[in-house]
Amino acid sequence: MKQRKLYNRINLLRQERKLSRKELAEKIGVNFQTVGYLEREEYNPSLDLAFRISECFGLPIELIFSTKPQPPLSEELMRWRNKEE
Amino acid sequence: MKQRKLYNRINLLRQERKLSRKELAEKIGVNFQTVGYLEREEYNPSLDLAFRISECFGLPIELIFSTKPQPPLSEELMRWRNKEE
DNA sequence: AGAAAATGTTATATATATATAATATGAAAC
DNA sequence: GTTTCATATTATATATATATAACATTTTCT
Repeated sequence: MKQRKLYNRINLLRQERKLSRKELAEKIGVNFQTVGYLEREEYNPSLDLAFRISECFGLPIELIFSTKPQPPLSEELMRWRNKEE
Repeated sequence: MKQRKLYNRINLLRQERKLSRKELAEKIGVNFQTVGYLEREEYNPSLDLAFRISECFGLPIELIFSTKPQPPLSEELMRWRNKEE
């Protein structure tokens, strides 16, 4: 199966939480270079790794990863605020 | 990284929708034997494949896959019904 | 009963993710 | 200025997911 390229917000979320790649890597149990590969979207994580990242940030997988390029979180927030008028 | 074993409801969801493995396999673009491996939980899907399955069933990844053994869907339903008393 | 379809299972080859090492660059600290 | 830390990047080895084939077993249909 040809894997589609997936997009993610790992870099953004990591910075929000003021973590270095090394620190994040330790929390999710991978090599710190692997975090680099993921942030640069050079390859996709396994589902297990996606779950670890999701657990680490306390956010659902769909908020972190997506099949389409991700809009800025601020935009997404505004969409929700407008929804409940 | 040692991958954790993940659990899923693919078999249940596929049967609800009355699909054969072959039919489901075609919809998500993998070999039909791969569906077998996934249903038997012999290995985890890639994140991309998890997204395809999620899209195919119209359900979030977290409802289909989990890091802990999955309770019957009926139980999960009752938990939600009780929540809104 | 027999044919056809679905499933279970094993084996092997290929594709992709992950670990590790090595090196380069840039920023911050002092 | 040089030391330290974070990041970027490349290369290679290993682990894991996926494709494919082959065959056995079960279920369904007639």
